[in-house]
Amino acid sequence: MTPTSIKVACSNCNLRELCMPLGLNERELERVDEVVATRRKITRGDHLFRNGDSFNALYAIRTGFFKTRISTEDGRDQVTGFQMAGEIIGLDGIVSDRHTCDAVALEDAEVCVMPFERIEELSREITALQRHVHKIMSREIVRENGVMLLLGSMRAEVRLAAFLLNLVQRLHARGFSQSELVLRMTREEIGSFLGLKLETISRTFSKFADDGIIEVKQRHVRILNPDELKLIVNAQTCQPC
Amino acid sequence: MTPTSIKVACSNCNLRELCMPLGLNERELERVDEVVATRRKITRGDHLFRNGDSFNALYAIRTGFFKTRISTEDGRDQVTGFQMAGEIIGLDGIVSDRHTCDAVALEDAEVCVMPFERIEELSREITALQRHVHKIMSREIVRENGVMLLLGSMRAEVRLAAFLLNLVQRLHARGFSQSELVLRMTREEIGSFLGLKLETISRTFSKFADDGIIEVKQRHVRILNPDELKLIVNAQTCQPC
DNA sequence: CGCCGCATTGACGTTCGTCAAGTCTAGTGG
DNA sequence: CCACTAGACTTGACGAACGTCAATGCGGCG
Repeated sequence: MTPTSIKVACSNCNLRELCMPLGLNERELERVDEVVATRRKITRGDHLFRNGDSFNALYAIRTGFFKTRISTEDGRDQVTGFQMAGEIIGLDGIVSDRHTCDAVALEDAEVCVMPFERIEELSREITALQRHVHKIMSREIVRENGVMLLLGSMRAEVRLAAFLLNLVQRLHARGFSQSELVLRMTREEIGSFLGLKLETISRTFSKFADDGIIEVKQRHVRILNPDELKLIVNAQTCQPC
Repeated sequence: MTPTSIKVACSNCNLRELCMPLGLNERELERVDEVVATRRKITRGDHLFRNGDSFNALYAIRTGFFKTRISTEDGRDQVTGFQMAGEIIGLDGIVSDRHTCDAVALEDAEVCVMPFERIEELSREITALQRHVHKIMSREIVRENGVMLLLGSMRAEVRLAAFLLNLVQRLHARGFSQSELVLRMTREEIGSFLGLKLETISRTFSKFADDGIIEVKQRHVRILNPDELKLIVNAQTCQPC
């Protein structure tokens, strides 16, 4: 066996703490490894699944970056989230055995395919796994609550500031810089997520740059003044007062 | 035993089909009855739970009508949903063992208290229940996806039309009229849910009434032309074209 | 080198929010 | 029974924020 063929298992995956329950014993960890049926590579621009596809599995992102979106027949669509390594994707499919949104890779990616039958089977035996699955779904519900708040009652600057802070925070949890990031998505995709047009995103980036809060060069963003960003998010009342 | 003291159990609850899994055998049904620890009455205006409360149980609504909302420290808040009989409330609390939103009764209500520990325990044994719990959480995720689409890319008329159609559809599933409904919430609450101000809700109601699509008398709404409402939702492109 | 997709910027229009005045309704108490 | 009140709702006038349209810039890739 050459080093390149080392078996990648949850038990030795560096994303373990992000996507697996803690506190499993040796034996349980081995069994959880069996949840991952296969791995699958997706090239940038390709779909992991589409609206209408039959639902079989959840996917844990090993590498890469995804967006999920829903589209209406009349061509409108809305990005519902951006997902990165260690996050779970596909929960929308459980209710009706069909996916109700599209998942598109924004860069070359690899996912662990976890057949949902197997997850259910094993989580009947391993309490910690059962609890973990529930928490992951609940977390997604809470996340979407937050997005609804953003979309429902915040101005463009607040939305973009919150978006940037959320991104760096998640990247930081994965060992990346707290102040520098490379956007994997276009202005249009950010806009779709935040309920704004791409021109508004562009203008707001420019305004933040003018104010010395960030530095923007295409998709490279450096956060110069994170406190100011947080201020925009929290004290979005009385900007002019 | 007088007729008034008949024990209310899931197995003979008329909401069974809305909130319980189908296809259980006699024995399983009896066990599921045990999930409901107690019932609890909430008077109009009172909280079922609040942001920060410790999470112990999910609640099945037996009667009444709720709103859930999240609030920020600076006083802003956003209604994240309206819940009616047969629906499950409290899923937000699972992830962190604390509730992250408020649930407020919009009319006198009664809920079945289902300790989450018991749900988890029993769903390890009864596969259908396990599946059901997963579906309920997934449904909530999909519902929120839909709300995000509404909030992110739709005009006021579309939002309100979609809201009304959703409400009557859910009421119809509970045996109420397809064309007539009584709103349990204020214009302000509708607005908060739809990311609009109460004046905009009021104006849009008036416009629909002028167009002969609905009849509005305070909180009583009669839908005269449901097809037109659906048209507004679906063909919201090219209204002026 | 030139093309193409993405991004920026400006001018203008639309939609919705804000502020304010006024109306309706249900509930309360004389 | 009616007057009074408080809260919810309606409506109008105006302005701000964001969308739309269009021109231009920039960078990567064949």
